[in-house]
Amino acid sequence: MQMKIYDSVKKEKVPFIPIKEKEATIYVCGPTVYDDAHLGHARSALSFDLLTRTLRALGYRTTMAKNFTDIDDKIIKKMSQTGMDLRELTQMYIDKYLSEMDALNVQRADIEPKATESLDAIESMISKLLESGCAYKISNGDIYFDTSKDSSYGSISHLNRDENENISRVCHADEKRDPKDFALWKACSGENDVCFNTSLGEGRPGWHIECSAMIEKHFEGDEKYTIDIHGGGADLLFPHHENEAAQTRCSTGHEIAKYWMHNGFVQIDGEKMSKSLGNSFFLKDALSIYPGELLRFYLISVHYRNDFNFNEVDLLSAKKRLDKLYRLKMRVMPTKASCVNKEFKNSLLGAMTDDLNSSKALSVVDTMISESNEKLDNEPKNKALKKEIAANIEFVDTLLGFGSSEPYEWFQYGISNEERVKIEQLIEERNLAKKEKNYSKADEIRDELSKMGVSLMDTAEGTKWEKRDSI
RNA sequence: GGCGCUAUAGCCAAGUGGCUAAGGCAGGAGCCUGCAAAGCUCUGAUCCCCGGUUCGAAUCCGGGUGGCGCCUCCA
Repeated sequence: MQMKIYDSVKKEKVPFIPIKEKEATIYVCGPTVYDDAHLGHARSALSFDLLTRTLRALGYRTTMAKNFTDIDDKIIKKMSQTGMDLRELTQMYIDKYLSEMDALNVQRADIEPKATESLDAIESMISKLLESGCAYKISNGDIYFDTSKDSSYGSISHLNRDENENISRVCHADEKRDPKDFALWKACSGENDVCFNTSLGEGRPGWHIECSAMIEKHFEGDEKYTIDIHGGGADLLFPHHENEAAQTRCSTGHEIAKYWMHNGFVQIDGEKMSKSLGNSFFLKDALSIYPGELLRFYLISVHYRNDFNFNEVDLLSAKKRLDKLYRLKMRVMPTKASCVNKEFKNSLLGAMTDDLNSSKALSVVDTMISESNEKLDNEPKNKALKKEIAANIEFVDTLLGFGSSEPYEWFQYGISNEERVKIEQLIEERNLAKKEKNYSKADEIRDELSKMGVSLMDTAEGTKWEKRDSI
């Protein structure tokens, strides 16, 4: 099956043909670790998690790198606010980020480089740029990239480099030769700065250089490209990725990436979520209310390139949709999986190989669920059928990353042991009443349970209960 | 000011030149059930507006209108 991706630089859907046959190399811009991760970080991580899962399912030996920017103005500001030192602060947010991504079932990147651990590569790339005259040092020791030396500058974002100048909101540093030039290295600016001693002088790297340097450090590529796919949020296209591309081009003579992928934004009630607007929805807060698996399912229900408008109404309807998978899983439960149904596998993979059409993939899952339920209605004791359904659900988990929970835990999320005992006691009482055909008593008990937020289902295998959604 | 994305049923959301426009949620009807729930079946839109290209367009082109984004740190 041919993987197709939308290349956001070419602006079209193209077949994915990797640099090396059967191998795929991906680099995604990760977070700057000065604060908690928000839903936007989750969306990005999920988008590229789907990418690696799909490529692996297709048999590509896939290497995924995602960096942590662990030195930056905002981090330094946070250090002075909290009194924490650099490592303490950044490691805390890295750990939080990773555990929150775990909760979303995002697979860990194979390589997780940090800027502060890549100074060697950064230093050598900046040195090369200085030697070739693509970079210059100003009087205070800052080193800037000279965008005029890169004739291809602008090819990533398609922005005309001169037209916007008058309107640009960028504040121009006095000694910059061109407003578009950007800092590669920031010279030490005083006691409160965090500085590293290198051949470039005391200072710290600019934001853009770390990605280019780390990619060169960890990947080989060929004479034309270093990696196959470079990804990140749509806001990174300019200037971040434009600058990365320029740095790599000028220091190595080849392009940084063969394909570019950018995920859309998460909005809250139709507005961009951003720190300056104060409407950030932190992942930790979402995870304190909703299961990570539900957030994952909800967030991948919209194609990764579209904007995502986060709201609780839609989240609840996503919950109901995911519930159906778990009810099916419950029906086939003690059964061990056999082989995934070939047609189902191909449909699901077909959706995902079409530029990660996860919306379509979810509809394929829905169809599988209702067809399976229908078959089980007709042949409740067909073991081979149950095994195949179990295998199908396992494949959903492999490719899309949900459906691996134990169904009872899923439906009884957030219920304490005490509540559980009480609920099960009441159910027993009700079953007794039912046996005696004392239906008014049975219904009374059911009402009581309903008030506790518990729904009952009488099935051939006994009475099952679920916690009703209260979100 | 420049560049770009987007507009599909009550809601969410695929589709991007051609059989009856996926799927989900909500709603309605039925089967099942002691009654329910769950599950199953049936049930809804001609695709923002105008013009054009075409045998044929939601799908391409032009012009409107609305929403969003990038051009400053941002996933």
